[in-house]
Amino acid sequence: MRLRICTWNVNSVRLRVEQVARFVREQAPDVLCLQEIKCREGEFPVNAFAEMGLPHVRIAGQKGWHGVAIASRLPIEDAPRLDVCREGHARCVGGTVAGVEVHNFYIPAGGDTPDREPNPKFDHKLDFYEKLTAELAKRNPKAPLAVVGDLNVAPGEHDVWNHRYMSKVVSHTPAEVEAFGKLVASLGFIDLPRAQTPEPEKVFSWWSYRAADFRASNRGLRLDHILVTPGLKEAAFRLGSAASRVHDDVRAWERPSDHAPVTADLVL
Amino acid sequence: MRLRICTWNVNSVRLRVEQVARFVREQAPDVLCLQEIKCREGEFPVNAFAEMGLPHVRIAGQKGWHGVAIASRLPIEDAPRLDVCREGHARCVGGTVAGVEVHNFYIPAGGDTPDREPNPKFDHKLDFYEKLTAELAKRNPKAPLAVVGDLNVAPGEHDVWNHRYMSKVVSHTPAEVEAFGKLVASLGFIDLPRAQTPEPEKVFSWWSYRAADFRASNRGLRLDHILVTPGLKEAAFRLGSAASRVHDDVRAWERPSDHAPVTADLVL
DNA sequence: GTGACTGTAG
DNA sequence: CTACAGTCAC
Repeated sequence: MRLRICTWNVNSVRLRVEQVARFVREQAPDVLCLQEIKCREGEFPVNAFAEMGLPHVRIAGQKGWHGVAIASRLPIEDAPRLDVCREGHARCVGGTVAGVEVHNFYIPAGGDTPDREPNPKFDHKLDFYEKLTAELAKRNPKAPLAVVGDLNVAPGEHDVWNHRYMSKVVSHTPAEVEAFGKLVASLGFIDLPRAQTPEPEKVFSWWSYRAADFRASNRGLRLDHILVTPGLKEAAFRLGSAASRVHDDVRAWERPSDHAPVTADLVL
Repeated sequence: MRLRICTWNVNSVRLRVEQVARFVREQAPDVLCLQEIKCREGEFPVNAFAEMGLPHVRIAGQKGWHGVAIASRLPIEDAPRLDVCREGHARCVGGTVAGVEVHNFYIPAGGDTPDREPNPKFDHKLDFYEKLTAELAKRNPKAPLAVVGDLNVAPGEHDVWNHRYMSKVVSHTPAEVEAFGKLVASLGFIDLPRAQTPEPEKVFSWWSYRAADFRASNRGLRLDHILVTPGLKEAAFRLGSAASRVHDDVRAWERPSDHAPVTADLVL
């Protein structure tokens, strides 16, 4: 059985239901993890998702900002909470689908200044990474578990359009890359989109709205991730190589999110 | 030669270009008078209007609020200015098309309280009517002249959904109805949409956004007008009766303005 | 309800 | 550039 997991920062789910429906029609994800839904639980368009074939939904919402959700073709069972946000934001939702524990995160962007002291947002971001890494380290690497979402870090030098320039910009600074590395090391996570497309090929999942033509300048970052435990390695590579990709065509649709969806297939 | 004059409060011309293009395709107005364009002159989508077949444009705009424009199939010559707004708002634009002087107004709505003393907006509205009436009285009734626009008064008891109720509400109070009457009397104006559809039949051109189904409740007002001088009487009635109507189907389109377009045909 | 303003955030 | 909040006007 194929389980297609998708992560997508939709940047307002209510403003983007049409695009989500089209993506679901074209790519048929089984588990769709959304970030920046920007609404309360009760404002989430559950009916539209049911019509898309994703009737099972877990939502962590709040007014106006942040907010994450998992919409699934199959029933969603409980999963241990991994909520490590010290500000109490709606940045994490988890569930178990077909025996796979899925944790969906919207990690803080971190503001402009890459320095914990003067910038509490950057401090919050690194604190989030530290707490999450500590929580994950308690878990069993052989258990089937996925950490997905907008992790707001581009970890590798080929995950950014310009490594030297971006090393001074929040999302790719050494402190963040290190924090991301420790998270990956906690359970020996496998980075599926990167396994599919090895370096030095560039892979991006986000392009700023500010560029007139995002394909022309292609100043992208890989901020959206699907990480799985060694317990899912076989399932992820059963077809020989990993089956994972960024759907960058979606970024070119009408009124797009600034993030593209990222998918990975597991064969269970 | 037929000259189809249209008045339409579009409630943001930039947000409504698609609807305007569709209306122009379907109804082919020769002179399109817009109110509440809500943009500066330089922000008006002149290219889109040229593509609609309305390449000649006169615009009086300002940032964010009010703003009026005339877009025409035929060239627009100058017309004497009739700008009587004491607040300096962009509420009037005039021009001469095919020998007909057209003056396009967005008269102030007038606030909530129908009393000049405590409500300066209501005072401004009546002041606008008084100054405009005085200016028009200087002109020759036999000259071909049209006063069109969102005049923000429903003059007749069959121009409102409930005469008794609306008599206490700004847009249909005795003071406004009287001001409108004096304007009409200044040059003996002919009210073309009303000439086409005599009382007691109700005619509305505006329905609040607040009603869920504007057709069901039908709490409309006739705020948008096409008034012509006796000098255009023959041209207006050359086909036997006046050819004028409210395009209320447009109010039911997707993302509509709260006003419907009103047209009148002259045969010159 | 809808749109445009300012301000904040990404 | 885009989307939220809160404010104002219609």
